[in-house]
Amino acid sequence: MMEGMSSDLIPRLWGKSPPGRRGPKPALSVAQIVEAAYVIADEQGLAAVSMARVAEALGCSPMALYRHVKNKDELLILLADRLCAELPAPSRDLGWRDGLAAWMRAQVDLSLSRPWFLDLPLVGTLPGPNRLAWIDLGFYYLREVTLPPEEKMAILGIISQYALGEARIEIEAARFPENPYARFEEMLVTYADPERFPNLMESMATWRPAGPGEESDSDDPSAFGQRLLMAGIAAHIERHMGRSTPK
Amino acid sequence: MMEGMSSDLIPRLWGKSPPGRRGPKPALSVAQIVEAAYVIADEQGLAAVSMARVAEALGCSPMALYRHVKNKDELLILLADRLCAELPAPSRDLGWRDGLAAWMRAQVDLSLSRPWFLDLPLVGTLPGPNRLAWIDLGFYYLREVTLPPEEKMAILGIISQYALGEARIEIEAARFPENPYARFEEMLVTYADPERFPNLMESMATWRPAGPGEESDSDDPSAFGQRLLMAGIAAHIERHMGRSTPK
DNA sequence: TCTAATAGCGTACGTGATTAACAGTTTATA
DNA sequence: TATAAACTGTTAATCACGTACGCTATTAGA
Repeated sequence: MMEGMSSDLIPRLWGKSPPGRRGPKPALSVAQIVEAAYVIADEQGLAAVSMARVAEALGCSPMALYRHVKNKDELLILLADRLCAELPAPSRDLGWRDGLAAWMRAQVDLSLSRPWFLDLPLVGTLPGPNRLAWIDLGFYYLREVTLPPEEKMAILGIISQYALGEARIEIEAARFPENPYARFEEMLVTYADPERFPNLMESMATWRPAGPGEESDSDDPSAFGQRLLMAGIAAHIERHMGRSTPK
Repeated sequence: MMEGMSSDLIPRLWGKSPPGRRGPKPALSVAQIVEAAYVIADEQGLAAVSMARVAEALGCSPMALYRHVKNKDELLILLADRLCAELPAPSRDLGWRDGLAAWMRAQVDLSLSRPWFLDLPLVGTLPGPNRLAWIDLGFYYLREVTLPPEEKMAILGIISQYALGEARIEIEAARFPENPYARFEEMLVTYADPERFPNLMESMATWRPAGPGEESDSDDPSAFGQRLLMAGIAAHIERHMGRSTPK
């Protein structure tokens, strides 16, 4: 009866459960539960992850899960960290710039292959071991950069945040194989009063859609945003390091 | 019977509903429904927004709502756009840099004052009139910047994305008035095997928490990330414009 | 006047999360 | 060794929610 106040989420995240002395041996474990939830989410989406279905997959009653997990929200947090274990580590033979770019891209790719990642409560949560390992990799790429750790952390946070947004955009873009701007512009001309959005309209008026054979000036919107971000980071780093960074 | 395929979401977003000729006069309107949902969300959080409660607030039966809104998801989309109407327009007497900074900050502030904004399906959705007006304001600040509209749009998208992330971080930070790194570091030393996160650990080891009276080098993490982002944007803009931008 | 389209309602079903009481199992301790 | 405490899983029940279906009343055009 010494527990009670908050939750034992953090120990559970780290797989450390106080080895209960008495009682029957658990037939279930947190890891099994999370794994079952992971499989369901992967096959049928996050909406299909219900306590009942996870229990069914494990061959136990729904309520059994509550012996190992406080509630569904906590299960989702554990699931989020479990998912971070799937992040493929890029090559370590990269400078901080290429390294971080690859680090970011891996997060985008994970979100693309498992779109339910984006629906998970990622932020506002202490990272678990898997996400922490991923952060550690980010620190690896920044190892020769002399910045205080909280600034490094902030940089990694911004990159991750950007990666999530980028993934959302790419998913949406994939749902409309035609030029996404076409749908946007169509809506504009159909419904929007030009006088209500003068600045937007004027800018759009000067817009020339890229012809079929030609590449747009800003080739890939993904690369565009990424360059933008990296340029800002690079400027900050170089300003603080005083000299150019090694390759 | 000529409708059917997808949904009439877009007309509803713009308040254009085909003025039905026959039948009784509607006692409800989409705007009323959205407004009721808005009030509920504001007072009791997004989780309290259920069809039943919205109907109760309007004094009608839950099923009546379905005559005006396809389902709850669509109601949330409409709600998201309704919320964008609350964005306070910053001063127009700002150059693109300060203007965009204020434009970003307003989004952060809105998210802080109405945290349920962050739980709404914002992205992956066509913007409605209110969000579009907000985007139009962004284009206003960029009016003297010569970039193709899709690049301007990408820049605004990145800024918005960053604002959401920033708001999430600030909300989380507010929940733990002590230094957020304290909690983080405590978890690290308690549970994390140092050999598993060598890069993180080493960087942390050199970390000196800011003393009580002194300001950290990177004063405000919010300002830090914002400077980072703006620097990247500025670099891109100045590179493309060939000369410095007017004040 | 008649008719077809429309607005709102009542009922009912399926699903999901979670509480409460309970029964079986193992281990620490008396 | 016996007993009690702690622990695991189950069964039953509750409550809230989204929404499909069918009905009735209303109104404008034919």
